[in-house]
Amino acid sequence: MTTVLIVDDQPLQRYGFRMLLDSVPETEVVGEAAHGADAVRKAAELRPDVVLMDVRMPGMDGIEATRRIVAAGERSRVLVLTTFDLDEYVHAALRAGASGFLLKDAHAEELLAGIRAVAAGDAVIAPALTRRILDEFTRYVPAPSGDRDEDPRLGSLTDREREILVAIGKGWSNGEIAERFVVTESTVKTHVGRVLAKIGARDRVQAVIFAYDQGLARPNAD
Amino acid sequence: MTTVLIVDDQPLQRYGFRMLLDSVPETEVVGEAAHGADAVRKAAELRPDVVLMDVRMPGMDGIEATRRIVAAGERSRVLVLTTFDLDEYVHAALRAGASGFLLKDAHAEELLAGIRAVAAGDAVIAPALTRRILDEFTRYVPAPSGDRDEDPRLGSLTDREREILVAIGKGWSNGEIAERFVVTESTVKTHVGRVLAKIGARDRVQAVIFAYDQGLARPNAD
DNA sequence: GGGCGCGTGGTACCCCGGTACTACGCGTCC
DNA sequence: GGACGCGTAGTACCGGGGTACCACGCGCCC
Repeated sequence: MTTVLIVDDQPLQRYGFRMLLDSVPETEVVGEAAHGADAVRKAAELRPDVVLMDVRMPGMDGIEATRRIVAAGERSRVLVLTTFDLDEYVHAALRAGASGFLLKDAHAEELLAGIRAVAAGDAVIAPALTRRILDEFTRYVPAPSGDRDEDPRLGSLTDREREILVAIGKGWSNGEIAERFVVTESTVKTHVGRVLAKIGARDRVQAVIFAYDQGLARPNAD
Repeated sequence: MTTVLIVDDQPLQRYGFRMLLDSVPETEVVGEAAHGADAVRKAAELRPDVVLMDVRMPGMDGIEATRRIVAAGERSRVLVLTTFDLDEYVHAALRAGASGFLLKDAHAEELLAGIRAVAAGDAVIAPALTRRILDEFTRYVPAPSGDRDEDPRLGSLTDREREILVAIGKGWSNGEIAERFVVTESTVKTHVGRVLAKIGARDRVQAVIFAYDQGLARPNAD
């Protein structure tokens, strides 16, 4: 039995969802909320398995509510539902920690399957949106380091040199690297020189770019 | 009516798929292939709406076959099916241009819904995999430029300074920037100095990292 | 034992990058 | 007209980064 909290500012919309969910034995609607703040409160109070969250609402919207519910460490999984498949909504919802994103024109079975999946800890994306998500995915997400044919230049680096390259990628100066590695700056310079030569970089700036390229460095990895 | 090409090295598996697809009116199996090379050939010849592609096959595997079918510009959409939800498979398949990735333990309805979605130009991911995909998505994919709460420091940059920052992010030296922008190196230095001051970077290395952070620079963007 | 790779360290040198300051022409806005 | 932002340009200075060497100890392998 999956417990569900319905969040939508339209009473009629809530009624529709409740009818649907009440019509099947596996789900039980434990509450309703008409806006974000109410949703956050009820999620904490009712601890539903799944929160069915509308995006557009007066006051606190569904995205912000999702963010707060997830940030609060609630056990509830949030399934965002909206009429509009705007990229901003999708991005924002996923970033806010939503476990799923479906369109309101989904069929009843799709919605139920979505709730089932989300309750089980999986995630769902409306097929109509999945293509765009995947396009971005393949464009931005680096291939897992292991299987991908990594640049052969990387393989030429010794373990120490690899560490040095990572350090360069963090934006550290030779002095800082020397300090953290507890060696002299001379040593660091020697290593850096060899790294640059091996990867074919002119200066440490290009080394940083190379490091990002190869997934050795990543934003916010400090 | 959706035409389907079944690709799997196991005759019994093909038989199972064929039984299922033949049992519903909306799909028609127009062919079968037992390995990658055969799949590529039959896809070109039969021009099915959807190719149901197994990953593990002797000889050319499903990933490579997918890549070739997509690269050949076939109208067919490829839906990859596998028993194993290994990340490498998922990544590789999506990168190869697959329109979907499902697990073989999917229910009949899921598979049919998947075929339907893929035939319609949408994409599908098995719910069990979607969570991992989304985790990587939110980690790597930058938020669309508009809505993203971008670093306020970025906003303080003038248009020109922004261009300079991007150029720095490409690893260009001051001289190279001057050359491409057709200004003197002095000017470039002035700009770079202001950029560094505004974003609070010590040197251009940290500026590069900042640029990557903000999505102004990306690997392979040369 | 004698190589050899690797990590470490040093010296000397040069140049690019970054800083500080000044300056001017051009728009825009009050 | 004057103030202001912006892009442009210059000079002077200095320090860190990068290069080209050499050097030594250690572990490993033939």
